[in-house]
Amino acid sequence: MGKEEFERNLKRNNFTLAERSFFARNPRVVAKALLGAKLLRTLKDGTIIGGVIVETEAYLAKGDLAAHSQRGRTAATRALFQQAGTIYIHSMRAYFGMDIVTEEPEKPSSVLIRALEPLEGIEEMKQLRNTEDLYSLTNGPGKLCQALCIDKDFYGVDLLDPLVPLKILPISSLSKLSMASSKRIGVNKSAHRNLRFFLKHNPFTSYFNSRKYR
DNA sequence: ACAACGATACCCT
DNA sequence: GGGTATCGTTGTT
Repeated sequence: MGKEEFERNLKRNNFTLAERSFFARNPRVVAKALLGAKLLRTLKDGTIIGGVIVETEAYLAKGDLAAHSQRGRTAATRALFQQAGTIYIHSMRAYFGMDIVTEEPEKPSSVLIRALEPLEGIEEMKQLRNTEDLYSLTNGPGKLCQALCIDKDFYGVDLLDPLVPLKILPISSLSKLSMASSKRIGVNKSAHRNLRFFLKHNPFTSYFNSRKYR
């Protein structure tokens, strides 16, 4: 789907952009509902890049020691306390990670987008990632932010603001058979919880070749 | 000033 | 498929 088709579809309303109520639910529910949805980024020149979400993680408002909101409201975490659909960016040393805030304001839960299956603007993403390998374009939270030019500029912005060049197009339903869950990756606190959700057998998920996270 | 933190690239087998 | 060097920000002291 190129830019023209995208704009045409938008006008015809051939697909529905995510609305706030989609995100204003429990992060577990949202994390599962996001599997199969499209995450699309419009670059400055109008090019649309992105892909299908194939892996997410839920971070809970309460009792989740791995959640950044556990530190309370600070300059870095304030976005987590905003309304559902707010983008929360955190830095992981050289890379960024992107969460979408869930539930109601002041209840700091979120869903981390961990991996995409590349779909639109693959050549552009290869350049942005400086690799020719399709399978390592967006199979990790830092990689997908790099591939989609998502950085601190998106911190605290509302994903549902039509002016924001980042959109999510949810799908109506997805076979539960294709979903799987596991422990979250790289999480040591509250590590026992199965809060990672992904599409089974999808080679664009992170750690696809690792037995550990099946 | 310092400790704590995870993801990635790269190279090895 | 595993080990390791490398990267920056945050919050606390």
